Amino acid sequence: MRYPNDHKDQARRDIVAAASERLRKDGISGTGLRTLMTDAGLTHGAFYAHFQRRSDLVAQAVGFALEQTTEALAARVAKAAPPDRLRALIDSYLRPVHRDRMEIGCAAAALAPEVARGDPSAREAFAAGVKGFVSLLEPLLPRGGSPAKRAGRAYAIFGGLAGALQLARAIPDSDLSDRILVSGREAAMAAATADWIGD
Amino acid sequence: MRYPNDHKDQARRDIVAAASERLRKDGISGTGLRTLMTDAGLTHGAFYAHFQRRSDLVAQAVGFALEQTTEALAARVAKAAPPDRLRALIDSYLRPVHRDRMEIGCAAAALAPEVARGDPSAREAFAAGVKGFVSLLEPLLPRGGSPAKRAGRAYAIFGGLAGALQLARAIPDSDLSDRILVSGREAAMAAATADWIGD
DNA sequence: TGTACATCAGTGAACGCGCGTTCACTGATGTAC
DNA sequence: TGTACATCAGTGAACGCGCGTTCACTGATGTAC
Repeated sequence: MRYPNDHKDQARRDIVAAASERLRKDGISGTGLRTLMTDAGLTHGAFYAHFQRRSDLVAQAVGFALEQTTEALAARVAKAAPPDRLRALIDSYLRPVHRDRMEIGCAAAALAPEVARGDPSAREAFAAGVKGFVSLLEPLLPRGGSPAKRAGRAYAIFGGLAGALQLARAIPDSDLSDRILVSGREAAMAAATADWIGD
Repeated sequence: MRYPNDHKDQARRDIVAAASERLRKDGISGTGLRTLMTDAGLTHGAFYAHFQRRSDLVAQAVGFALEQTTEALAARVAKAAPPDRLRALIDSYLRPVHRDRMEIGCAAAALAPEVARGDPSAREAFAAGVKGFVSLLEPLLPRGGSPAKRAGRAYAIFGGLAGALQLARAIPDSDLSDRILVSGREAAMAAATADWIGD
C-alpha cells in the first residue's frame, strides 16, 4: 500500500478534528465540504473514502468537540482543591477566552440549536457528549437529592452555562457581555448550591 | 396606484413576520430567500423592493421575534398575582410547548449562536430585543442589589433559560428532556432569588 | 364620460457561484514471480 | 535483483441544484385632459 497501515485512520481523525473547529466557528449549515476537507489538508473528492455522507462527519465532529471540552475542563477542575472544584468548573466555562474563541469552545454553546434541528445522528452524538460533561459536573454538586434530581440539575446548569455564554457572544456591547459572564457564574453557583426540595 | 397606500408597508410586515417564523424553524443560514418570500405569499423577485439585502430582513425578523416573545410572556405574567410573576415567567418560558414549537418561540433559544456569528445589524437587533425581555424580567427579581447587578443577573437568567430550552430541544430522550425543563425552572428560580452578595 | 398615459408592487428569467455527491483517473507503494 | 501487476488514498472534473442578486417586463390602478 501507498500509505502506512494507520494512515487512513489518522486522516479520518484529522478531518474530524479540523471539522470540529470549523463547524463551531462557522456553524453546521454555514460550512461546505470543500472547506472542511481543505482545513484537513485534503481535496473534497477524498471525503467519501472516509464518510458515507456529510451528516456522518457532522455527528462525529460534534461528539469529538464535546469530548475535547469536557477533557479540558476536567483537567482544570482537577487542579483545584476539592471544595473549589464546582466554582473552578463554572468560572472556567464562563471565562472571557471561552466566549471569544468559539471554534475551540463548547459545542453546546456553539451549535445546540442547529443540532436540535439536525438529523438523529448528530443529536445522538450531542446527547452522548453532553452526558459526558454532566458526568463531570454532577459529582461536584453538594450532597443530597435523588440521582434523578441531581442529574436533572446538572443538565439544567450545563444548559444555563451554555446559554449565558451564547448571550455574552451575541451581545455587541462588550461591557455588558463581560457583566453577563460574571452574573452567569453567580447564577450557576446559586443554582448548583440551592437546597434540594421535594423528592 | 395599483394598491392601497399602506399595501407595501403591510407586505413588508408580512414578510418580516413570516421570516421570523421560518428563520427560527430552519435557522438563518438554513433558509433561502425564495422560501422566505414564498412563505409571505410572494415571489422572490419582489424581495429587493422591500429590503436592500438579505441581512436586513434577518435583522428585522430577529428583532420582531424577540418582541413577539416578550409581549406574549408579558401577557401571561400579567395574569398572575404579583408575588407569583417571577415563577410564572420562568415556568412559561420552560414549558413543553415552548420546547416543541421552536418556530414561534424565543429567538435567543432558536438563533443565538447564528446571531453571534452574524453581521452587526442582526446582533444589534438581537441586543435590543434581549434588552426588552430583560426589562420584563428584572422588575420581577427580589428587591436589592445595584441596578447594574440586577440587570446583569436578569441577563444571566435569560441566557440560562434559553440554554436550558436548547438542551431540552437537542436531547432526543424525551423523558430526560422533560426533566431538564423541570430542573431548569428550579435552577432559574434559585438564581433569581439568591441573596445579593458583594457590591 | 372616455381615452391616453404614468405609476409601481410584483413576476420570473437570468447571472455567477458554491453546494453535496459521483466517478474516472493518478501515482506511490507492496507483492508475485 | 528486476519486472509486471494489484492496491487504494487522494485528485479534480463533472452532475444537477439552490443560493443571493439583478433586471426587463406585466398589469391593475389613478390621474390628466
